Amino acid sequence: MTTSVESVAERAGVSVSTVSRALRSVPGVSAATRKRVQDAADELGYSASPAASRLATGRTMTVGIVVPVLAKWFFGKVIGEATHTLRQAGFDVLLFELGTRAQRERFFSSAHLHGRTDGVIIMALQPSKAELESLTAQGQAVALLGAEAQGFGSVSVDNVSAGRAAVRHLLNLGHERIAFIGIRDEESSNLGGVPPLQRLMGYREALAEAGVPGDDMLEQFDENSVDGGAAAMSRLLVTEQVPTAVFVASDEMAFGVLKVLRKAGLDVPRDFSVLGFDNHELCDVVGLTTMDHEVAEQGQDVARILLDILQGGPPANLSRAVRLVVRETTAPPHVLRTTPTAPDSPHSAGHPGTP
Amino acid sequence: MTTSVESVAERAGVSVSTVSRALRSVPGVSAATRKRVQDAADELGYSASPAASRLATGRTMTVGIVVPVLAKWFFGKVIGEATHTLRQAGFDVLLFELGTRAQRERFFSSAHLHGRTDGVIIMALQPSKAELESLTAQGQAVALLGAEAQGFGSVSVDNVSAGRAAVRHLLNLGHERIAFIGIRDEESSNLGGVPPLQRLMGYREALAEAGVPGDDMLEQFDENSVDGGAAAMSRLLVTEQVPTAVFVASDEMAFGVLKVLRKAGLDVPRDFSVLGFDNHELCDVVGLTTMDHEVAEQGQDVARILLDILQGGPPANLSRAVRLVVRETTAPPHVLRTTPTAPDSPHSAGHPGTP
DNA sequence: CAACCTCTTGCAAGCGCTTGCGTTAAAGTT
DNA sequence: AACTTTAACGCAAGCGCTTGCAAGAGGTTG
Repeated sequence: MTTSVESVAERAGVSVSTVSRALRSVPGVSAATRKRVQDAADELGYSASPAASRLATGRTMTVGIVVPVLAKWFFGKVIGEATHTLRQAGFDVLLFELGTRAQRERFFSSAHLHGRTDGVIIMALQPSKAELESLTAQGQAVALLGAEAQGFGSVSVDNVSAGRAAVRHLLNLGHERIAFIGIRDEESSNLGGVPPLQRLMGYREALAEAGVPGDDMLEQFDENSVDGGAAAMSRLLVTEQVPTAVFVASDEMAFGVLKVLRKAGLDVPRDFSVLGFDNHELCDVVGLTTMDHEVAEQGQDVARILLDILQGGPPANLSRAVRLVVRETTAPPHVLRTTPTAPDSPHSAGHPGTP
Repeated sequence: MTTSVESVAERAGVSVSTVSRALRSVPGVSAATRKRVQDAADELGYSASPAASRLATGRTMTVGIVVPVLAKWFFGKVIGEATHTLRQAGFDVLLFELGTRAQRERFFSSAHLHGRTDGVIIMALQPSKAELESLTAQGQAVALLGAEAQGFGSVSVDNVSAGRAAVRHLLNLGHERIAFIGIRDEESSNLGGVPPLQRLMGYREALAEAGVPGDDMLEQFDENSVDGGAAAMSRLLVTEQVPTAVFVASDEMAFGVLKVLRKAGLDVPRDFSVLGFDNHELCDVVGLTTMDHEVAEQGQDVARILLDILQGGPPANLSRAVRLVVRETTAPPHVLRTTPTAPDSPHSAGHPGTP
């Protein structure tokens, strides 16, 4: 496989420069010669050395995708869609998983991308001003997913109103004691803007608008996983006044919530309503009502935005719609409304389903 | 960021060759000079151009990972583990998703990897002899996951005995009419060896050993997804004699099975037992009994095996253990055994839970 | 003290492609 | 028919690193 331009040139009876131009559809080669070169290349099974052309052109035709974690449906989905779009445009994709704080720091301080990628897609980790500068200093075009930054391409959703909409649905169903389970914002101190935090804002706004008093105990945070959701729900179960519904900032956590409720013997949605976020592939299996935010489309969007920037276009900022997907984990609160006939036992509202 | 070796050389007062050697810890440089060069490089924020060093050395320090699909828990998990191991060894990872037959053909016929990666990990698609040769012709080291091939590194599990073990568990519980739901082997005609097919073999062997007659209607195949599993289960529900248990070749499909059963009003595991395969992250949420096969470890294994090969070692072949994880979707068949007191209505065994 | 090592460093020739510029031939103008 | 345009192609200088080889500097040894 040591076929170089020269062998092709020789075989086609032209110079190496003509081969280079012919194979890359650069103007300045007659149709006849081009075909001759193309044929010669095919016969030799030639394909240009990427290292050499990168060195000569400075372009890598590669983009990096950076995610906090791979083994989650959301990221798998988004990466899949993005890579598909990128590959169609002729780009390869280099993958970076920044799971820990240490990995993240090393990545952003090391100029590792320099000369490896032309651009990079940063998913779901809110890069700081300094981190973004580090990227542009490395000559990277950058597009953000689930974050926004002045002068950078991005695609995201309006999490505040999405959160408000979600909670309004629960309010409309008649719930009054509504909890929130969110994603603990690990170590990041970037104020204003973490999506999960924005969802919390929406939650608070909706409650305030409805005149429902807030309660710190009803806001629980944990890591974004099944176990995290389960842990948070467990904490809610031991509050003085157990809520009748919860808005969970991610479906995975909501799955954990359902698990705990099931183990606690509570019936969903009779005793307790659960509303998730993401429209995870498996929502349908457990019947989870959730907020869909066009995950697949976001993946394509962010890839296209980056491609535009790489072609010299301005950095676009897209916002995707969020909509409620009703399934079977939400319903009007049971104890307060639908048992007016039975004599009310005191505090029964607090422990709706306990036998 | 146009700092080249030369600027570092100048600043450190040495030649470029010394810089090159010093920065890569190549012997032949005194400790003092090495430090001086290192400092100069740090001050300049220098990092070598990968394109140039690839061109000069021929090594890319990059490996490719090829998967049929990204948006599945299994692949996300395995890729995550593998990339982690690879990155620690200083390798970047290039991602390739070969979802369609067309993509696959293009990939294996185009020598696209040549000069881009030093080696490649092929996951879960059984590469043909020709496809493997195409890779080695491109100078790639290759390691397989979920497949085996003479002369290539690989990690897999004994799917035949795993399948047999799974079915034996159902037999031991007292089931006699046990179905199998497998992954449809799309278009691949590689005989001997697709893991899902091997699981079918195990299923048949277990039945045969137990003297239970086989039944073609009890073997259903569909695409590896929730919907695929649901469709297959739906087909089982309309057979003349509905089984009392099913062994499903993937957890995702099993989720679909559970969904259908739930919608059909059947109680799991009272009316129907379900046994999956993978130990998917979300098994715990729905209580799915399944076969665990150390997915995370497989990811690390395959990466390590590839790294060994890249260092000149022989291609290793690992096999991971499979074990039963009992949760709540398996139990002794209900209708046949546990209701001896009630008068048997004819054929009740066929439609265990129908109201 | 001369011959001989060993260690450190520099020189320069690549690695395989791209591209500005010059050259030549063909085509178009007056 | 002489001259200007235009298109097609080749030359050669990089792109930024690596590495075999030669050279110089001390240090040993006989």
